[in-house]
Amino acid sequence: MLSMKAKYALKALGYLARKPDTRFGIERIAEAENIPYKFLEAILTELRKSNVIDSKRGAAGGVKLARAPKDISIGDVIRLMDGPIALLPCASITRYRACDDCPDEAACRLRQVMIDARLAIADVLDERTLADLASRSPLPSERRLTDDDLG
Amino acid sequence: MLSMKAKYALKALGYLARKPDTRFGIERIAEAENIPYKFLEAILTELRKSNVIDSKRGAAGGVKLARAPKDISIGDVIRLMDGPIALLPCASITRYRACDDCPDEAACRLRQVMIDARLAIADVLDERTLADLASRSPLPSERRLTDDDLG
DNA sequence: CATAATTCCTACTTATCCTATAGGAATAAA
DNA sequence: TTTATTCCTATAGGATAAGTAGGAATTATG
Ligand code: FES
Ligand code: FES
Repeated sequence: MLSMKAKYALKALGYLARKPDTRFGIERIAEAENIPYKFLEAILTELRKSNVIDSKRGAAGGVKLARAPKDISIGDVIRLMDGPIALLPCASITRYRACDDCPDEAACRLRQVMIDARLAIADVLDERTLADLASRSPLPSERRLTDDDLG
Repeated sequence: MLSMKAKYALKALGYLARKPDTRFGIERIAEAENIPYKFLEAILTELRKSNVIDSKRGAAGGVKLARAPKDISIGDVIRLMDGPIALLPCASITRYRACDDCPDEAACRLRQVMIDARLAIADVLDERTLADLASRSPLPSERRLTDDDLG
């Protein structure tokens, strides 16, 4: 399960993705997406430090995406908030760590299963981006490339 | 990430799956798989209560699988130990729960992505079983059906 | 310049979960 | 009766989750 932090981050970024060039105040986002204000503030600070959003202080300040929605993958947001997507450290590609308890990693069958699982889920999460979260209903113009390729 | 509990459970069950009809002492499993003894004991108690293993007390006691290895999926073990596999409660099939903060679930784009992710990962974890964890190296006789189908 | 709006920073809290560990009771085999 | 083993209850320290509070710094605007 994702943490609330990751979920709120995705919802807030999805909100921003609907008007990528407009700056929105945190309070407005919090209200629109039902996110506790102070909590969202902390989350957005983290996203700013990771260069996902760009913020501006003072009156008429606010936040907006630092890049185009389609260039921010859902997988990356989750990794920033919750850490690796893989189910075991030894199955993570972006943040691999050996398992203390497995003497022979190459022979570990559990690892193989978990690598397969991690590939399957990362396939989905790294292909989808904030652009996919932006619209309310799936419009033809918003379909992903792979769909267009078939036509 | 899986908890240590889930990981240990899978390793211990994988150990038992190598000789499904033999009873093994907990201490022996703990040593073989580098799992803290008392922790493993607690884990196995839970697995017994869920009818995954069958145990026997006293001298020459021990534990063994309650069913054939191929009838215990990895996904089920993870669900027992760590809860739902889905990344959001609203995307879980086995343990669905509505999201408090989303006013309109049907219009929620995040949910759609997470349902796709959950399908992708459950596809892997529910198809693989303890039988896949049983052997040290992938022998031809142990290949999964999908592989054989190609031949 | 004064004011209002807004993000930024530091610190704190409260509850829950994770990862175990300890000690002994119950059971069964030899 | 002894020994080996699981079963049960209780505990515990540390980390993480999910916020909350208060004020400092910055900026637009009149
Ligand atoms: S190497 Fe990670 S589970 Fe075996
Ligand atoms: S309904 Fe669950 S995230 Fe929107």
